[in-house]
Amino acid sequence: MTDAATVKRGRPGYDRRGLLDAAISVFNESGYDATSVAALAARLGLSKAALYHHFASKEEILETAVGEALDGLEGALAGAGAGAGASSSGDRLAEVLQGAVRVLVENLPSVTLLLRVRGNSEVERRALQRRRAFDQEVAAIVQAAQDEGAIRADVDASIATRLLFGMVNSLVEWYRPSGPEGADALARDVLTVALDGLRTR
Amino acid sequence: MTDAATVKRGRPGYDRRGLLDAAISVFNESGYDATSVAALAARLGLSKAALYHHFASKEEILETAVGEALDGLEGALAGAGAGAGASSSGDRLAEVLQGAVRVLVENLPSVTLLLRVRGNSEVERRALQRRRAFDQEVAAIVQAAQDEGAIRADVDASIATRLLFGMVNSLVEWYRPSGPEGADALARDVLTVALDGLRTR
DNA sequence: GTCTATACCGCGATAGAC
DNA sequence: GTCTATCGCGGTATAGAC
Repeated sequence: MTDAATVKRGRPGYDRRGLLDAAISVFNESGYDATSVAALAARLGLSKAALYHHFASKEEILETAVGEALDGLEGALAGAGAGAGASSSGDRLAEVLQGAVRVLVENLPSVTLLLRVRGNSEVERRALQRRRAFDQEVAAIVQAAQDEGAIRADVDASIATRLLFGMVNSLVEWYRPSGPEGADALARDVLTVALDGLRTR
Repeated sequence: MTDAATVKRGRPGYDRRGLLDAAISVFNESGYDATSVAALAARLGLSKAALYHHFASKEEILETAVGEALDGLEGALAGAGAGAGASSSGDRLAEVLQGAVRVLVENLPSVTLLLRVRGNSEVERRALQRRRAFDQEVAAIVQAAQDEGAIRADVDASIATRLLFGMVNSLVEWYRPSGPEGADALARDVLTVALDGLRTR
């Protein structure tokens, strides 16, 4: 109900957005399960009750965060190949990889949280299901790229997809936007290693 | 104190080894933090008190498990290039990657647990430190392989190392020894993608 | 070596004042 | 919108019988 002009009205303090970002950070530092609501509130400088004023439950925070991350990844998939008309599957795959790296860098906290979800609750299982659907769509693109001859056929398409996204997803373990490597250079490195390999020729 | 001949003496029930393996499985299913000792005991079919007869604490179970995993990985690193005399760094890197895949497949449960540790306790922080030391040794090999000209130099050595092990480590998220792909074929696929890339030429 | 029973604590969540 | 106080539960770990 609040539009973009209605910001920071009333007393200082967290709004839902700021609270969410802060909570995601804390969850990523210590793990969602290991972070108690009391510890979260203490880190945010308010009481548990104040937190519960903004979110109905600890799990609602998780659900909101991983939902954002999934929206971003699915958007990258939908956007790949949409601009250049009828592009090849090989080109689409490169665009998906590049888009995934971009989304991951731009939404590093929420994607990190998403990738650590293991299915311990209904909310987590729904998130895993969306991830699986995403993976399957990418695997179909890899398969099509193999059929085109753009991608080597001596590695199974679903294994290749998993190795590719294993590499991409591992970025959350170490990449920090504040570091020396920008998002573009990072995406270039990932595409280079994934598509051309590390070996010299 | 018990030698290899002293097995299954006394009444049936778990020994430390069987208990450890079972506990690692449960931790991997639901997450270490989210797994209560009561749930663990129930899954194992004994009481909490009986569990505490074998291990002093929940954390001692974790410490034992991740210690095994680290021993394996460090062994693979020490073994790479040790057999064939003075091998090149490029060959050593391939051996390390292959050895890491082998250790990961052979000790999938404990390595999975290790890779999910986030540093929430002294035990976890020590494990992370050993992982970092391992990574640094591998990065040195990658750097040496670059200096030799065996590995492309237009990707930073530490970034290349992280991408490589991001791919290798992601195996724990999906690889199951019972599946169609054997460990050798898996190692070949990883080396193929990492060193030669997915693109056809 | 396993059991039942329990100590003690911190968990997620809520009530109600301000 | 934030607070203090509290509820009921389940957490890790222990005591002591068998």
